[in-house]
Amino acid sequence: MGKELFTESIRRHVGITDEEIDSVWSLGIERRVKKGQYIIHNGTVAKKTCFISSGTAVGYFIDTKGEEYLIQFGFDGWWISDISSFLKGTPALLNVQAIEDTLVYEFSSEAISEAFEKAPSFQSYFLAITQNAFASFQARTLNNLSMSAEERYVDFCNKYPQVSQKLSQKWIASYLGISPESLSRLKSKLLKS
Amino acid sequence: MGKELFTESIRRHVGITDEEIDSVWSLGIERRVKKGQYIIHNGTVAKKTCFISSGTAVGYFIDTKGEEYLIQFGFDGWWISDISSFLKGTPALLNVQAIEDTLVYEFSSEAISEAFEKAPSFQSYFLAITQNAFASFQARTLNNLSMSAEERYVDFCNKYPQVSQKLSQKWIASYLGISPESLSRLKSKLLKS
DNA sequence: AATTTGACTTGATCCATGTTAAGTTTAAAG
DNA sequence: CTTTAAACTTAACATGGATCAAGTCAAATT
Repeated sequence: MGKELFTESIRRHVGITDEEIDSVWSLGIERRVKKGQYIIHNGTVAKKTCFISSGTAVGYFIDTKGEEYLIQFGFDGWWISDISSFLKGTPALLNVQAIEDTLVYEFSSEAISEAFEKAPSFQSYFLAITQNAFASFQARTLNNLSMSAEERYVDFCNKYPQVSQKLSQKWIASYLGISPESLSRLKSKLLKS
Repeated sequence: MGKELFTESIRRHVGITDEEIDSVWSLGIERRVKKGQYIIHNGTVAKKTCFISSGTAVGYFIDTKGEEYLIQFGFDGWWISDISSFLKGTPALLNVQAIEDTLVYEFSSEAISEAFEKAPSFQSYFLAITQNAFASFQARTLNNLSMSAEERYVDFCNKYPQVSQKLSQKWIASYLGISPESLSRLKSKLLKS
């Protein structure tokens, strides 16, 4: 069950009663997603935002040349969606895909609104995690502007030490904005020095 | 007075009564900032988030070499701060500076909390604008990863047509992640074609 | 065990953008 | 009005990282 993790994630940010947790939790729909399956498909409207109970998912963009760009990833206890699509009802730019067997709890925008009404502190929680997500994208933008590929890689490894195990080098390179070949060279250079 | 703009900005996202607007508005502190003055200084804690009533401000990072990187900018009706610092109470990474005479309304975190209590729909508004800010940083990350400098510049001009007048080329180049010289070259190339 | 497939490495070459530096235009300040 | 400084342009040269192409290695499939 993912409810403990869900509760813990909320209580890390706000005070909330067990009853409120129950009423919010009951609005989510459990879905088991096999490795390789899509959670959100680009071009369709993202009708759900997902709480990841276990597993790993990536959210990436594909350009006209078929090149893939990793925008976000998520593990146990993170939320994942295409937020622009979810909020505005526009077609998703991102594919969100499980890269291992993953258990998610899906919340529609109606479910989220209802949760906000039933448990106002859930809205405070939602604001807090959105602010965190905003801050981390801002930090990523800052890194992209001010750091070399090597510095970004070192920073990435420090920030997400567990990630190197779960994500392939292709995805990490894509997240950093470099080619897999460059990442490979860069790693061997770092090992030598 | 900036109250009309403030009201309009909120009502674009949520329903709110005049009384609620009044109670929120009264929590803000008016401050006139002259061109060149700082709104937030890097290294100090950002104690305020600011609603810009008129004028223009930039938020930028300075690296160890003294190089400046434009992270965000704001005009009439936008909010600006160093969000990470404001939320976590850590020293600000950004300088926020007026680049023309600017009128802002400052809200401390206590003021924001009080506003959320007095006017719950103000919290919904705050969530909505934070989600928008998140989405636009995500889009910027996507552009940085997938587009050439020239494509990013064209996209920037389309997205913020009024900006080229207000921001110097140095700031625009910095925002796009290229040198001012490259932007100059790129512009003359675009004019020819 | 043999084969296919995907992930990673390594080398050669190329190009977009950075860097340095000089010159020009514009705007601010005395 | 003059001076100074900042913003912008242009050119020559340097370089980080991309691209193209082979090759290695390990895991999955038959």
